[in-house]
Amino acid sequence: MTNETHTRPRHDNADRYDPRAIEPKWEARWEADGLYHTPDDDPRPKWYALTMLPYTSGDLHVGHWFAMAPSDAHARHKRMQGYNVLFPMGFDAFGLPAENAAIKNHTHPAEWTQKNIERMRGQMKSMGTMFDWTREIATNSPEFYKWTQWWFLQLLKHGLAYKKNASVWWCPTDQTVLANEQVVDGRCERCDSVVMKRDLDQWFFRITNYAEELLDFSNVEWPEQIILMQRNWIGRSEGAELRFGLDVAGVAEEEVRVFTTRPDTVYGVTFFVLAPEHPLVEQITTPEQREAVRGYVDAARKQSEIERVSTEREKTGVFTGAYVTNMFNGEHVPVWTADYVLATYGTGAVMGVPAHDQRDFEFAKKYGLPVVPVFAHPDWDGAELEHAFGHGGTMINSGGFDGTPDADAIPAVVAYAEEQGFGRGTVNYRLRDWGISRQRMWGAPIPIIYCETHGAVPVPEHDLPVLLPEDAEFRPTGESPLTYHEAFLHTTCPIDGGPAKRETDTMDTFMCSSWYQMRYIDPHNDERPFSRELAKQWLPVDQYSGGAEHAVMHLLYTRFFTKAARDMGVVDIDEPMTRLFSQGQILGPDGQRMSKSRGNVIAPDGEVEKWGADTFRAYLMFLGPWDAGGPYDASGISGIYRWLNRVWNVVTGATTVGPRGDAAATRELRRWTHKTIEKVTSDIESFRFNTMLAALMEYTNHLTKLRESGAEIDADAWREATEAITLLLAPTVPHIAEELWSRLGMPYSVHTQSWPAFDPALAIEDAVEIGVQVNGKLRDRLTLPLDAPEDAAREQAMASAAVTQHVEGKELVRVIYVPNRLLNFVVR
RNA sequence: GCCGAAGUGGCGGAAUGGCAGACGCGACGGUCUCAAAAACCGUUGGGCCGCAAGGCUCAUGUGGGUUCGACUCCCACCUUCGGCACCA
Repeated sequence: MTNETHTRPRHDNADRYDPRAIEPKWEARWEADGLYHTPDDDPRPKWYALTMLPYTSGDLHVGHWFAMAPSDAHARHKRMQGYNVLFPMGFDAFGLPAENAAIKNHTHPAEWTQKNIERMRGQMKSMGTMFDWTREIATNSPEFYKWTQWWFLQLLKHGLAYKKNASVWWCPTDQTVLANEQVVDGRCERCDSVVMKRDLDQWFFRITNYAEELLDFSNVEWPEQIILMQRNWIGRSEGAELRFGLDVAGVAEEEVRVFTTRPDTVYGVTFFVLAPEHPLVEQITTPEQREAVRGYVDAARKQSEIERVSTEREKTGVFTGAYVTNMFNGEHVPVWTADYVLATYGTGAVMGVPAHDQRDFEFAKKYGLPVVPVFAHPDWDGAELEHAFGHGGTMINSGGFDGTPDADAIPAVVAYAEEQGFGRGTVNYRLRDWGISRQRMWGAPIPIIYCETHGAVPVPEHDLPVLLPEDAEFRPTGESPLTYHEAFLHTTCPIDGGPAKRETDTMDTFMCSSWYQMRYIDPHNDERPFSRELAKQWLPVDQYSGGAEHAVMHLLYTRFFTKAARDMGVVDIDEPMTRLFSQGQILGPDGQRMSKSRGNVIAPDGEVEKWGADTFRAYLMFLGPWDAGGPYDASGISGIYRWLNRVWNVVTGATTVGPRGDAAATRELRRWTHKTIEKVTSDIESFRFNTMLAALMEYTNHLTKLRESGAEIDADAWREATEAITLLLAPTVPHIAEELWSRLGMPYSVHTQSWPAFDPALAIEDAVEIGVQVNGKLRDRLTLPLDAPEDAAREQAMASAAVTQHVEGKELVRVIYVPNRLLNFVVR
């Protein structure tokens, strides 16, 4: 370095920031070099970063970019921190929309899906993401769904899959099964017919076996609200299962069981309710009541559960004509059926205690059923009840339990019930077993063969995959289209070789997404779903991210799969994903969820073409907190582009530098550099991309002012600044960072560099401005040395007229001093 | 309805018990230009006082409360968003 002051030559400054030139250039270079290929044999510590794979719905829209760009930035940052980062991508390709598109366009869903995959992959590459495309998966490929079928067989082998009868929505006009989404106000969305329920034999997974363990989140660092939602979804309740005697002649059952969280109120039972779907309803209904009950049950089955359990709606029900006996007091109480009782919760029955349950109270009032208080609640004056009383008080009208205080009541009654054989204490969960059968064609076939002799026989593993035919037709018959594909349907029994038929239902697409993260680690393995060694090396996912709409179902199913896999000896982990970030949802400009049917899907292609991928990535990260989302509005994007131009000018432009920069100014510049490194590092680690970018903008603005002041800047400090800003930008805007790095004369690639180190000594401030308040109102500001003592602050504050005019002549009660923040005089 | 979250300038947002409005958009004014666009520079929450410097005051969905001090904590309510088990 010479001692002469010089201006950096302008040879590289003739051209302006041109994303259209530099973005394709670097993407081609990265791809040619395999820069983003993640080796398995890298000695650095591993970091498995994953973002939820997109459904192959068509084009990549703004929401996809909103999910992927920030997670890419985070993964890139981890790479610069020295991790061997695995950041794969794939396609969730089975499901209803592909089938709908196929019906509409008279094509096969595979065709539509493949076209979408090609397009989306290209769009993702143009985003400048560091996805390792050598590990791409598509859940509709036989190489993948072979192993989805394998999972089904393992779950079956370990007693976690079973068949039972369950109902689905059914359109009598279209003769087809409907998804919940296709039922709008009780009608078929396509033909507007009133829908009904149909009962079918379907496959279920015993996720409830894991209910208790799924409530344990001690091995994950997940957001509290997601944990809370999962807890509530699982819905653990302690209580008792009580037996009631069935007083109906000609019915095989002698009793009916009920789950209650309030066994201590059992002496207050004045009626009994069965869910309309409860199998006993049909059996116990007396001939006089039959017509009314049947009509009621049919009507109930046309309603959604959301409508049925609404506490706002007036309760309805019908008397069955039958009675049960309360074993505790020998009383006979009438059995009703009512739609506010769900067959899927508890035992599908409720013991009606109107005095102590508000829903039961409303029901009893409406139908003139007696209300018998069995707790003397402290707020109760002994008059007729006007509403139900919850916990509190002591037991009354309860035989030998009278006088028992509320706190002891439940254990006492449960102990008595167990002693007498009336029931037992138990735990109930709201969580239900997971139904995975779909009467659809575009999914992984369930690998089961039905033989007249041997029943449901699993397809032998060596016969997997059960291939989905490529020429199935779509006929509105209500059964899987596979039923009508003769070559698929007819097969032989794996046990005796006799004629047999295949299961024609396919699997819920949530099965694919329950284990896909395990496949990325060994995506081309055709012997096993993945190798044990690679699983040990890569699992679990260190950082997962995806839409908050998956808080419960997908994220619970994949936890269940992982725990089941552990118990089957397939993996050694308890949880699939250690850390989770739930990003918000980008809505259409109308504030609604983006969907093709609403016509509010924003494709980013035009913006990307105009401003470049870097600008668009940074804009989405700048919009607001990543977990917030909200309606999309492109109006601010020019600000990001202008900022990147300023960065370009600062880094590549002619700047007066020299060896004798002013010492104070040099100190100030280095303070800015290290403060920014600190802020950007902590923000990117905690996914606060919007404030990270704000800090980078402030830093850029400072550098721009400094440079345009024309004063000589210390050459080393300036060099440090331009390199730092380029490195700090690399995760967010990978193309321009690579170009700037190259123009700084640094070795390729910026993305393999180390993250800049933060030096706290250089970042520290000499002086701070604090606020001075009187009685909490701001009256003045003071500039003080860092960590100034209270005495000094008070002395300086009392020299200010703005402060003293509010203090003088009053009694000083208290002084609150928060160093480097504020000083507050409390006067009277 | 139930579960979870959010409400701050004209707009996106910042600040999570300590100086409300960082950063950006937009708007307004200016530089450059024949002109416009682009680019760049400056101003910008409302009201009041002041020629000005500046000062006063109101303001974080609504209503209460806790605190020296509340966007932040507590209670009630309103509105919006996500999920509610076959959309994914």
